[in-house]
Amino acid sequence: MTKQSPLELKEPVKLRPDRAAMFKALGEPTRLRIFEFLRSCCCPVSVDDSGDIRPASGPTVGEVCCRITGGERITSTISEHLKELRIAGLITVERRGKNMVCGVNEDAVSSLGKYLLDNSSDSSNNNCCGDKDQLNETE
Amino acid sequence: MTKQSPLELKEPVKLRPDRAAMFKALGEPTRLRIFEFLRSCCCPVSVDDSGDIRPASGPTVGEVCCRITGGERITSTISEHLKELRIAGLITVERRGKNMVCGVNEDAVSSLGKYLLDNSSDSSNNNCCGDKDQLNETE
DNA sequence: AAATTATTTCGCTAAATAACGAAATAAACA
DNA sequence: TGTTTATTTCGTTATTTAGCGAAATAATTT
Repeated sequence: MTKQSPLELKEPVKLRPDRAAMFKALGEPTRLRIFEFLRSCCCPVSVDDSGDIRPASGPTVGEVCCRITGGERITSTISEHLKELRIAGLITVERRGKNMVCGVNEDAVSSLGKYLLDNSSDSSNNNCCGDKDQLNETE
Repeated sequence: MTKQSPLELKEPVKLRPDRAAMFKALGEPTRLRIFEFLRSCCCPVSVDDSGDIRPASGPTVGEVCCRITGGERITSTISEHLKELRIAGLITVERRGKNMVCGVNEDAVSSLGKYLLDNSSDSSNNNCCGDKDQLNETE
């Protein structure tokens, strides 16, 4: 009934994307397949005047659907998976003419990769289970 | 009605853990907190005679609970989160006397990190959407 | 062996979510 | 302008899952 704001089609991408959301986005098999397809595919990246990163060319939503589902039709399921990956900050989806073109946000991906690698076997932060004095967190 | 096998308490850890499961395990805020706590905490690792990796010392399940929930009691929730992290292959949980001691599976974590870093900005695999023959739309 | 301590599994419920088709929206084209 | 093409949003349903308390299991202590 009530129309929703036509001004902003897309929900804002998390500027400080929380890692749980990124991991969660990758934690669903279909989304991971989409992500891997995008990585194998839409590699060239151009940097905008304003410094924004955008894919120079990448698959359209329709092409992603075709690859993932094997069918010809665009499905809302894939669209919604792309949305979750985009909101998490892992991919970009932007209009180019009639189509929406997908790309990988390489910065976000490599930052997530570094997070996993960085303090692997790093004992510096070893404030282990002894000091449980003040645990109250105010989030 | 049928009791389940008392012999093997634990479900087998995926030997070739699928990445979606690993990402999914990290994709829940509480589990990510647990994971980060374990990484900040139980760092020393020893390698077994048989080549198995095991934490030399790490927090017990009770200590993890204490840190994460702030309370004294061990909760089934944390236990189940630990189980999911363990099944995914990201952590180890093994009995030491009366306690279960947790550790990080550094190999799995760094392998996952490398997966994210490796073909970032790698255009070698560029079998892009062109070989689709029948995709109607090109710019 | 019974009691204690530490932890996991079970059963439940409520909330999240994946899949789907239909309707809405957006750009391009006739 | 209305129509077509491309995609997103909406509404629904079925499945999954996080959280919780109670019961079960396991090692230890008495």
